[in-house]
Formats: sequence, C-alpha cells, structure tokens
Amino acid sequence: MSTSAPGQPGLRDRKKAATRQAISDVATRLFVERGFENVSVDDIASEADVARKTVFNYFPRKEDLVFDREEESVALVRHALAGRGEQSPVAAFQALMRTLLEQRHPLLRITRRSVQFWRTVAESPALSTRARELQITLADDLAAMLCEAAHMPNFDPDGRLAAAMLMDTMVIAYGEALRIFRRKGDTGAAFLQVMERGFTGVSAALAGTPYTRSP
Amino acid sequence: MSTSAPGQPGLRDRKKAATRQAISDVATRLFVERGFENVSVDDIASEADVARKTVFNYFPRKEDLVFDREEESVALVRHALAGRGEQSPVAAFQALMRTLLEQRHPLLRITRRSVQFWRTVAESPALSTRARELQITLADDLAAMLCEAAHMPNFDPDGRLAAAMLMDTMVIAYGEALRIFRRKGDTGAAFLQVMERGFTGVSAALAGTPYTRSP
DNA sequence: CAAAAATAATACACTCAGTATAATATTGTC
DNA sequence: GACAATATTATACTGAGTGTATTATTTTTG
Repeated sequence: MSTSAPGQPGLRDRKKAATRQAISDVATRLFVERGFENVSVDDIASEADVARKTVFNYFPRKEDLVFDREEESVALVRHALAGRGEQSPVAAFQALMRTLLEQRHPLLRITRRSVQFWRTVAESPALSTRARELQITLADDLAAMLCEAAHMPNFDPDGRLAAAMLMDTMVIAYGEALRIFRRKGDTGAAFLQVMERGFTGVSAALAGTPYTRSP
Repeated sequence: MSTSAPGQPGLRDRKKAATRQAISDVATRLFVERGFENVSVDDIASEADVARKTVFNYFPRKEDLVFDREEESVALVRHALAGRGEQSPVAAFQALMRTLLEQRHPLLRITRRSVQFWRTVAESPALSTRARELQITLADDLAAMLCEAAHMPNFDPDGRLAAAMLMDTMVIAYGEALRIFRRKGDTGAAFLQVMERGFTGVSAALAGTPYTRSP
C-alpha cells in the first residue's frame, strides 16, 4: 500500500476524521429530533454503527457532542490582543467585537441555525449548564489574556472583573439579539445597543487601571 | 399519645429535621475528610444509618448536601429592594452590600470555616460547577427583582446586564477577599476595593436607565 | 383507645454516563 | 510479509439518580 505525500493526512487520519464526523452528525440529528436528554450514548453508538466506547473516545462527555469548537473564539481574541498596537487591552477587545459584529462574523451572526441550536441548548438542563461552564472557561482565558497584556499577574481581580463583565456583556447582547431575531426575523440594532452599554460600564469600572491604558 | 400544641412542630417533623441534619452532618464530615468525589452516596447513607433513597429524599442531588441555603441571600436582597424608599434599584443593592460588609454579616464575612468550605468546593469539579449554577440562579433572581423594582419586563437586557455585573462584582470581590485572607489572616480593604470598582462600572453602564433612577 | 388515613423510610430493580482493561482489527513502517 | 503502533471493540464495572411497591411510624378520627 502506497504511503501518501508527507504532510497530507494518511488513511488512518482520514478514517478518524470520518468516524468523528459520522458520530457527530448522527448525534446532532438525534438531538434535534428527540432532544438531548432523550438520546442515550448507546443510541448514538448503535445508530452510527460504532462501539459505545468509540463515542467516548472522541467526545469524552456527552455534552461535547454539542459543543466542540470553543477554541476559535479564544484564538480570535488572543490574536487581536497580540496585535493591538497602541490600544489598551480592554479597548482592543471592544474593537474586535465591534468589528466582528460589523462584518457579520459567524461567531456573532444570528441565523435560523443558531436560533435552533440555542433552543436545543435551552431545552436541556445539562446543555445549559455546560454552556455556562464554557462561558466561565472563556472568561478565565480572557482574564488571563487581559492580565498578560496589561503586564499584571493573572490572579489580578481587576483583570478578572474586566473579563467577567465583558463576557456577560457579549452573552447578554447575543441573547437579546436571539430574542429579537425570533420575533422580527432580524436583530436590528439590539446587539449593538446592549453591547455598547456593557462596554461603557467596563470602561468606567476599569478606568485608571492598566487595562484601559495604552501599553 | 398526646398531640403537641398547634403551631409547634410535631414528633414527625422533629424526626424529619433530625434525620436531615444527621445526613448533612455525616456528609459534611466525610467530604472534608476524603473530598467530595471520594465519597459516594452509599457511604453517606450507611454511615448515617439510613437508606440510600432517604438521602436522595432530602437532597435530590449529591451537590445539595453541600449547598443548601441560597434562599436567604435572595430574601435579603428582596427585602432591601422592597424598602428602598427613594433609592434607585441599583443603588439600593449597592447600599445593602456596603452595609452587610460594614456589619460583617455572615454572608460576606470571611472566616477560617468559609475558607475551608470554598477550598473543598474548589477541589471538586462537580461542586465548582454547582456553585456556578447557583450564581446563575442568583443572578436570574436578582435580574427579576431589579426589573420589577424598575417597572420593566423581566426579560429586559439592561436588568440582566445589571444583575450579571453586580453578581460578578460580588463573586470576584469575595474571591479576592478569600485569597487575601489566606495570605494575611484578614481581608484588609480588598473586598471593598474590588466591590467599589465593580459598582462604579455598573452605575456607569446603567446610567440613564430606570435602574439608576429614583422611583 | 382502636382503627384508619397520611407519610416517612426502606427494599429492590432499573437506566444511563463514564471508566478500566484486555483482546482484536486495522494501518503505518521497514 | 513481518512487526510496531494504534483505533476499535467486548466486557465488566462504579456511581448517580429514578420508579415503584412495601413496611413502619405518626397523626387523625371515630
């Protein structure tokens, strides 16, 4: 059997990716059809023609079948903070979010799919809990990045406060945008309004700290 | 057998309270001794000389054996908002927290016991998750109370934003106070400093809304 | 006081998530 | 083709949480 070109994924890796995708697809379909709580990992495994253990192999927790790409948000923010030039850490974060919103980036854009996704999440206690856990993780990561950018130790309460408030702002703004979208079919200026209100508060809270000073 | 005076708890209720307390005590002891994850509900049941089902009867989830009195905080805030006089809802909340801190109220006071309690929580993923869930619940309750006090619908994003930011502020201030206490044996002004910074931000964020206007 | 109604506690059996381990099948490498 | 690496599977286990029917105890009522 011929080996593929170096750097290209081999047969094994392609099969792994396919298996993972197959499991994920089956799970998504079943969750939408019957709700997260009414689908067991056994159901997913047998429907995907795979051993139960294989499911846990790719997705350590059942909830991971739903949430499996939080890293990209972290990467976006990290990149923005790294190349923020003369901006303060907090201002850089805010500028990034304004840009993402302006450009209708997938991360913040509301679509029928995202509405359905978050409805599924809202209907499941386990998924709601997991979503909040992920928010905490993101806030922790954001806090660490803000602290580093501001040359402060990463337990600094001001950094944690900034991160938590920024995260709340985005989550609540997104939630309001979802709500408006459900009623009117588009989000109007709701997202931006809530977001700017939150940003005002964060800027005021952190005024006079390294988080709002240029480097 | 004679019936007790009306209004007084009867034998049945006293036994219930005793059983509940006994289970809770055993659980607390075992959790401190061996850690939350290393104690099964079976362990607690047999040590407390009670059926496994009885434990779940009183404490539907294992985590409830650790967190079992969040209502009193809600009651405190509700009472303060109800009798706030000419203060705005946000100002009333802030005034309440300043008072509690000033008076070294058990809810905010840091002691060796609370340090150990939160250490136990921090060492257990399940308990940390549960603590976060409770924070969400409290924030939701607070949001509902703020919205009602401001005569706004309870899905109002401004109310949710205010509640989330106030809750974050308290949690982070408390966490910082815990940290300082562990290092220096008292909390100094850390709690107040973080708290006031957060309050500044919340007031700025909600400026011009019903949440910061007198009724 | 005795019988009946109410309910706390128990016994038992079950589902499901998640883990551990050893065996088997498949792929990559020489 | 042989051998090493690893993905998958079979099997069995722990532990949380639920459902149900039964027993024991308390309260109420006649």
